[in-house]
Amino acid sequence: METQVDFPAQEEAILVFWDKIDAFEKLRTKNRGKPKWSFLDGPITANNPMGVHHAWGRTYKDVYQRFHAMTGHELRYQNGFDCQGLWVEVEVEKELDLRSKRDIEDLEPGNRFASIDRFVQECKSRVDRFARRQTEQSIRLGYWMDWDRGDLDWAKPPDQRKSYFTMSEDNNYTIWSFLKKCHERGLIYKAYDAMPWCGRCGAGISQQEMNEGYQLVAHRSVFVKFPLRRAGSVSDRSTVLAPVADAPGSPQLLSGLPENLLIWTTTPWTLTSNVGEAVNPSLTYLKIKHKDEIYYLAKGAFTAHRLEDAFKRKDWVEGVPKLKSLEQIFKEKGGYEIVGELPGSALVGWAYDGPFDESPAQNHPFGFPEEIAKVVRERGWGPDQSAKSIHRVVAWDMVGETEGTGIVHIAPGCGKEDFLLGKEQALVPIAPLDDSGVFVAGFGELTGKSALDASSTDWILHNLQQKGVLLAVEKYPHSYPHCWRCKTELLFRLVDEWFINMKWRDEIMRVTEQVTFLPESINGKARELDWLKNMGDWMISKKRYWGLALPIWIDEKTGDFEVIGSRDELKKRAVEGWDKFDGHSPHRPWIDLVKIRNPKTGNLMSRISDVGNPWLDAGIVPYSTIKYNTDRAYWQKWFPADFITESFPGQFRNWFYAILAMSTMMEQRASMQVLLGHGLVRDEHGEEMHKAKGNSIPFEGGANDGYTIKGKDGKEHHYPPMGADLMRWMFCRQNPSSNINFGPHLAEEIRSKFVMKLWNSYAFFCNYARIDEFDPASPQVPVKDRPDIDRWILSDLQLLITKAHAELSSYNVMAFCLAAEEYVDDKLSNWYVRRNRRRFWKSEKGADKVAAYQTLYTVLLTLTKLCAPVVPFLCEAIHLNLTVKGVSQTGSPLSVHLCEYPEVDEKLIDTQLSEDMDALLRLVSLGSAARNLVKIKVRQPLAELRVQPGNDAERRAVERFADQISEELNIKQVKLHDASQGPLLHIELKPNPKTLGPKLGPHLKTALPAYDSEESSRHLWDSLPLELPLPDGTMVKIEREDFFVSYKGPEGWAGVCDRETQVAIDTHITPELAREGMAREVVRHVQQARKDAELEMEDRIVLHLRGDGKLAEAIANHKDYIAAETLVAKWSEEPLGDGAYKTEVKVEGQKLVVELKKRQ
RNA sequence: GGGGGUAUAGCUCAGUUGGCUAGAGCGCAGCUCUGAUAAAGCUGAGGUCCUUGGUUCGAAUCCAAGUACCCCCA
Repeated sequence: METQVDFPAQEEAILVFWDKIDAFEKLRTKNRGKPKWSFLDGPITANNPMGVHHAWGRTYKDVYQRFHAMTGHELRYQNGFDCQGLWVEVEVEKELDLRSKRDIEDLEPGNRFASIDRFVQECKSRVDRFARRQTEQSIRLGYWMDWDRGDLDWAKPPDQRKSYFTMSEDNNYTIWSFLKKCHERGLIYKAYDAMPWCGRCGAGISQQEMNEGYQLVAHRSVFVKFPLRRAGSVSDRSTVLAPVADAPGSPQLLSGLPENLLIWTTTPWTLTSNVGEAVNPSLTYLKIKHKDEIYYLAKGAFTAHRLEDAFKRKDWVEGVPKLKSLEQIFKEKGGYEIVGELPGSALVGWAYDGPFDESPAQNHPFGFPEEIAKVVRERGWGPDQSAKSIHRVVAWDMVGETEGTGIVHIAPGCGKEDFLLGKEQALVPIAPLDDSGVFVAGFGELTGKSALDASSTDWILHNLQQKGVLLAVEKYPHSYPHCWRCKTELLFRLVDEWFINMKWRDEIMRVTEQVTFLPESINGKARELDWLKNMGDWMISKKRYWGLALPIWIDEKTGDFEVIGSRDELKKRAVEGWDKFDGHSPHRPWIDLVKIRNPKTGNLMSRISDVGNPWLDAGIVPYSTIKYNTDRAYWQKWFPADFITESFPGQFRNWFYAILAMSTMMEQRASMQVLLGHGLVRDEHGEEMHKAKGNSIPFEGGANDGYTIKGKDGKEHHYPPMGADLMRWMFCRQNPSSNINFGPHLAEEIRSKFVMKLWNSYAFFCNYARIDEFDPASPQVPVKDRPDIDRWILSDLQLLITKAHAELSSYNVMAFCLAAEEYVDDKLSNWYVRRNRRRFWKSEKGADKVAAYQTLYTVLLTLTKLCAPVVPFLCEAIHLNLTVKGVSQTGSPLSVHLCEYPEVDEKLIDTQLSEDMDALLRLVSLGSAARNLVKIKVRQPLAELRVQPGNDAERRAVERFADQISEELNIKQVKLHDASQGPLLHIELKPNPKTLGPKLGPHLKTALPAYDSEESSRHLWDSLPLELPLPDGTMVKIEREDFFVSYKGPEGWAGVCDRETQVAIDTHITPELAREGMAREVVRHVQQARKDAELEMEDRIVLHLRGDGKLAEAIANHKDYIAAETLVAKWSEEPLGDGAYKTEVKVEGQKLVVELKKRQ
């Protein structure tokens, strides 16, 4: 058995083996009808190939499924793919080189319907392509699911495949039934609102989505003056003289000087759509004179050190200078004079001139553009006035003075809060942008320009400058929302979108209480509840193409709408288009052909053109995938899921939220009992993995091909593949609550610490079992008759079995992995195998040897079963060899994955034995420390070791395991030291001048009690701390910290101590011991020569050794020992001549010639 | 702006109910062992347990404030 294995190749072979024996189907058959364990797979986005980061969650899914299969449960094994949504559209747009919605709708030139149809088909086929690719990758990971395989499966429609697809008809129609339930409770509504909007995608962005895309960027922000109007009139700018005198609380007017409100904004384009100004009535405002004009602004804002903290903690955009205070700005621009103070309430009602009052948009009654004005008129949101005529100051207690000027510019068509405030204060909205973020007609030269274009801002700044209202421009860094898909900056745009009113959040919170959130340290439940408490209504519409067709049909003439709950219902209601739609999936554009009639008016109703939010797709799967609408008994059986798991960042407001909310609406129950979250996969240095950064690892690279990543030095390094098992173990041993720093060095560490230890122990077993033709089916040596060390490793194995059940059934695979590592590394490999090598080497085949084989065999076989869920390939390979190929037939199942998970045998647990063995390990460690102290190597035998035990376990260990200690440390005799005869070791004290110096000063050498003899130093040590009088009468306190302590054995002994335990070794080397040491060295050289001669382990040899003096004596004295160790069949006094292996080495400085050949 | 979390060796992290000289792995240095041999073991150096204050016989641990970083929300 080789210790070098190509694990990835071995894994590939195992995959073939599984196929050959139909392992997965055998497992399903075996468990059919057993207690069910219901796992619900959160759908993976089928839009790109998997990376190693997907392997974390998918490993968990496989591990817990395999564990529950081995403990006798029936499972569904259904994988899911997330298919619909903007993320797919964006990739398809890239593939087809489409830049905008216009391009999409002109894909088939001049034919919008055919264009949308083709685009949607492209999206579907992209999903199919990557679903298939991810399926192959998952199989390579060892993930056992009921996969679609081969062209036959993939040619089926999504509804008939084995994996579920959120684009399936069933999934979409089940969402319809959810939306219908919402509608029946009156929760579906359409609203105009200023929504975050991506101009590139031409779509609104929901609250959840907006959270994904915040980035720190610098915008040009402006301070602009808004001249106050003369009383009651809408005046020409040149004639402005004074504020409105008749406004309530109006201040005394200064004569003659022009007066201005000073406002600040980071989005200059919104100034075009300004309608009002807001002040906080309870703040104090300053009246400032600057260059013969008057400015109003909040007192606090005037001196505020804006973003000073952010600047200090470098939460800043590079190249952006520190911000100036307003006071500083005024100073730099020519000085100022504070001429008055007034309360904010005094400003309310004042009228002003806006900077773009000349535009048609500002002068249109009820706001702008016409379709908005119409809605405003119909719903009574505002008066029959233009924005320009309304311009006035309103009160708003949200206005602060830590940023800006304390006077907030309000554009109800360009911001969420603005819109709400506008409605409250009857300010008519102006909506300046079309769905690409371009100014519509009515904005003069800006019409046709994009709001995001720097040139638009240039034009606006230039225009403000010319109008003389621009006080200052600065670069302003802030966290600003960007499109989560295409990274374009978002705008706020007044649009109508569809929402689910979430006023039933309390119901969801009650349902959430039923769920166990893991890992505990993340406080998942609290996070989820926090989101549920604070979330807004759920925006479910998106003005796009590829997605759920929202089942909302609207009567455009009256605004009446209906929500259709199923395909059948639609079929019954359809009055037009059904025949054309029939046979298509419920997607655009075909579903749009179906019309129904408004029962109230008789008008035709059309489906709104919007598609749905993709979290609806993923949120319904606890219903759609287990046949809620088609086979309720099946659903009853599998609902709710026992377990779900996903990466937690983001999911509290996405998938976790969607399944909780939708399940609450459907059944007032949680769709899962336990939810396990895990962190993110980072690179080795903790940085996020990005293709562009060159630090990401493709799945195939990690599994099979090897991969290249950029190191800290900026250079590319190539690394060998890890294989699936190693990756799986790395993920499983990781604490799920923190991110994993994943990469080659971690892989290497885990490989040598666990995978190779297990493999080498197994290889060791195989090599000897083969030579000895060990038969696992031979009669068992009763465990009680086996040596302590066998019973110990079996006892600890039981503890590991207990741990495995406890941890895996509570979804804590990390704890199991760490325990298994400790068992395999410290106990099995570094102690049991190492200590027992001789039992396997020795030539006679007594009961002791059989016991050793049987013990190691049991341990290895049990370990393969215990670890099989985590590292399925490695365990399969070992199991296969242990049960079938290598040794003999044992009646085990063909695959380790068809075995029962090991059950603990309480009879084998011996806790005192474990304690004693732990003590033994400690004592051996101290013994070698003592050797190390005097630099006598282990090869040199010594006469005696004495131990003064620190506890009962150590005492027992010495009594019980003296032979082990003796052998391990190569010391002839091990004895207990009786502490009542005085301590084994002498204490040796040295003063610490660093602490004693300051205390004793010049008396350092004279003031201390004696500590030169063994007794005196012991006495001093025991009396510390003590008060010591100095010659001048002052008292000083001497403590143990004032001395350096070392321990010394009696003359000719070397000792060390640890806590209460002391050991000492006799360092005297007699000539006889020296010869024995030399003999041992000779053995080592002969072994090396055997290996260099490429002999087999069991080959017997003819040996000739030649050396002088003491070396010759040593060889002669220990001839039998050397012969036994190196399998000498025949000694040769003469050189062996041609055909022998010859080498010359040095032993203790003396020349030794070694010649050997295989005995024929 | 609000809420939650974290801070321990060069790096990644343990540290139970407050209790003896604060630990592990990696890395580094030295030594060793070796028919499991591209494996393995031992030893060592390395610590202001973030800071300050409090509770206590005793604080890495509990409390308060501060600082820094992370996460969630606005």
